[in-house]
Order: sequence, then C-alpha cells, then structure tokens
Amino acid sequence: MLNHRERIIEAAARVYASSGFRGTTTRRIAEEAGVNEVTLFRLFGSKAALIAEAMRIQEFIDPHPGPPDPSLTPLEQLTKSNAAVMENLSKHRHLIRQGMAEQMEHPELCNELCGEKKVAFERFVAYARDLVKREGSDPNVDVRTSASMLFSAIFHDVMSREMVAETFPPAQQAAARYAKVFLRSIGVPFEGKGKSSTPRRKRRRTSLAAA
Amino acid sequence: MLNHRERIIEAAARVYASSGFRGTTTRRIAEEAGVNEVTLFRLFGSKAALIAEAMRIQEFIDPHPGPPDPSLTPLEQLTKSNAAVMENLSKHRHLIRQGMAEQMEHPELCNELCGEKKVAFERFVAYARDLVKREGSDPNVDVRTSASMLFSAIFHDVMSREMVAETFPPAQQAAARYAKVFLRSIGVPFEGKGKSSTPRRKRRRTSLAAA
DNA sequence: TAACGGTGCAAGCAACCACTTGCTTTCATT
DNA sequence: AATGAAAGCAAGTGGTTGCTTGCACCGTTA
Repeated sequence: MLNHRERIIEAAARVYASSGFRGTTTRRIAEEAGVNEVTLFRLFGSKAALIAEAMRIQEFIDPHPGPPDPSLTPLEQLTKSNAAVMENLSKHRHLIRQGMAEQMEHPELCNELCGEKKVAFERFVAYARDLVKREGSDPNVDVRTSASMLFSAIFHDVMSREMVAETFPPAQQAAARYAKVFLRSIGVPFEGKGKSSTPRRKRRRTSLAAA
Repeated sequence: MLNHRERIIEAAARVYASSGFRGTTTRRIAEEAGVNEVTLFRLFGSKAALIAEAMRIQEFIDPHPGPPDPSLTPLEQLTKSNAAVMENLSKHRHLIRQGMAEQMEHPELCNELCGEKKVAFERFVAYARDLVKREGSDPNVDVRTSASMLFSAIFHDVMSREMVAETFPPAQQAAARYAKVFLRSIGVPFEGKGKSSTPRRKRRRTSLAAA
C-alpha cells in the first residue's frame, strides 16, 4: 500500500501518458489516485509542478543493461541488451510519445528522457568501438552512425510498432535481427544460418565492462 | 490568395501541429486563418471534422523519390532519396509527432500517415531486393530488416534531432552515412574513403524503376 | 430591382478547467 | 484525553472551451 504522494504521482504519470498535458485534468488524477482533488494542490502546489515531478521520477532506459555475461558471443550479448532496452522502453512508450509531442510547449518535461538517452548512447558507442578493436575488423568503419541506426531502430520499433507493425521484424525476432544487421554493418562476424558473407571466425568472447 | 476553406484548413494543420487536438481551439484557428470563428462551424460542422479533413490532405512522405537517375551509383541514388525523404518528412515533423502521441485518442487522424508509410516501405524493400540481386551479393542477407532499420534511422532522426542532436550524424552528412551503413549491411560494395572492408567492385548502375 | 448565399459581428450557452476557501473529520503522537 | 498535522468535503472563483443564435452586410445572379 503506497502513501498518498506516491499514489498521486503514479496516477499523474498514467493519465499524462494517455492524454498529454492538457488532457490531464486534476480531477482525473485525483479520481485515479483515489484522493480528493484538493490534496493534489496541497501536496504539489499546481498541476504543472505535479506532472513535472511525475516525469522526473521515470527511468525510461534501463540503466543497467551491462556489463554483459562474458561467456556470451557479441551477437548474444547484443541481442540480450537490445531486448532488455526494448522491454523497458516499451513500458513508457505512451509517456515518451506524449513528451516528444509536447517538447515545444513543455520542454522541461522531456529533459530527463533526453539526458538518459544521450548517456546510454555514448556508453553504447564506447562498447561498439571496443568490440571493433577486439574483433580486429576494419577500424575505419563508421561505428557511430551504425550505433545511431541501431538506437533508432530500437526506439522507432517500440514507438511505432502498434501503428505500422508490418514495417518491423516479428516482435520476438526483432532484438536478434537488429543485432545481426548492426554487427554486419560494423564488419564484426557472427555465426548466422548461412546469412554471413564475410569470412567467419571462431566466436570470441568480449565484454561490455570496458565501456 | 487562397479561398476561405483552404486558409482554414491550412491554419488548422498549423495549430494542430504545434498544440495537438486539445490545444487546437476553434478561436485560434479562426484567428490564424483571418476569418470569423462561426465560419469554421458553417463550413466544417465541428472542430473534429475540420481537423480530420486537415490531416487527410497532408502528404507526409514524398510520393515520388524515384525512379532515380540511372547514371548514379547505388550510393548516390540512396543518398539522394534519403535526403529527399528526410526533407519532406521534416516539414511535417511536428504534426506527425502530435498524431503519434494522440493515436489512442484519435486513431483516425494518423491512418493516412501509417498507410503512406507502409506503402513507401514496401516499395523500398523491393528496390533493395533488386539491388542485392543486381550486385550479386549474398542473397541470404536480411534485406527487410536492413531496410526497416534504414527507415527507422531516417524517421527517428527527423523526429528527434531537435532533442538529442548529439546521437545523430551531422545533419548535412546524415543521408549519405545512413546510405553507406545500409549498403554495408546488405553487402553491396560502394566506394568509400577507405571505409570499405568488403572487396571493391567497379561501380555498377542500377535503377529503382524496376521496383 | 429583388432574391440569395456567404460572411462578419456580438452575445450567449452549458460544460469544463485550475485553483481557493472555510470547515470538518481522521488519526497517530504525546 | 489533548494536540496537531493530514486529509476530506462542499462550494465557489474567474477563465476557457465548443458551439449556437439572431441579425446585419455585401456581392452576385436572375
């Protein structure tokens, strides 16, 4: 049983995710939280302050997708972390969509999201660079753009699958497929079922811990 | 000089793009269109009908990115069409973001967008398959997932660059970089400045017209 | 000239909004 | 039993919303 403050914040996030800032009425938040409407104002001061606090608390991107199990191949590691990120992002997809749409009107609300995203991206780029070095593939490959595209694929998949599912790989295979295409694009070989045209090498263990 | 009807629809789309359905008041549309508020209701019946009509008219994805100039290499073709799609999408990015966020509350509004997107994607997959065949690279490559990732990269770039620019390639190079990573991932060689680790071949002209 | 469709204008409607006030109730701590 | 903080409740504030009404105006067509 949560206390009032937590129940209200949770309700605010839920209502905001489904209806945006304007659609989030204090009456509805109070109703969903099972408290009186006045209580919101006594605890948070205003609707805007309450919603801002609700956004501040969310953790959109799983902060601990690594370090990965070193006994896994790069493909296995990537598939696993892709899936983890997708699952966690998916939980907040409605809220994130609202935040993105309202970025012009309420820029403060999506700052948390953006900050997390940048950090996660740089961490991933470092991992990918390390991977390229360890695997000894062409160091001139554009790792950063490949990483950007992988991030985009994951983000866009989560945000748009409900609307245009046909343009994405089947949900259960998406994480692995994105991993394969990514590895291919940075020239790191993996053992695919006859899908690899680059010379195969014995799988090598690598770790994300160095990133 | 547009007539009233067109001016109103244009204003409605503009206001919707910046403020969403709830934020789009009939008073504001009338103001921006330079007509009296009553005129909206006389011409369109209701706010919802007006906005629906405004969405129906938009063309989000350039319907004619091809057939490409056959004198161009695949990389040049792709770069060009990527850039064209990005430019056109970018014009509607605010409107699209609002539509995506409100997909649950107003599903009818984003149907047009989704339909266009699916068609454009299938057309592109067909082009990519043809490319793989002509270039004689490994036919077992996962072309569809690579295409999906390219689409995602472009879409996500356009929609999120204002918020997290650091996670994307520089704006002027993005179209070309996405094209290179894509070609790399489907095993089609291109002439990069020392970035190619797959064996180079003399550039071959291909056309998207077959798609 | 007469009729008519399109438009503007002023006013107003009921519903809803965020937020406030004044008062009572609940309940744990002392 | 007394105290005080947290919560509920009912009512009301001024403002905004989508939409309507009634009437005057104006240019075209008959």
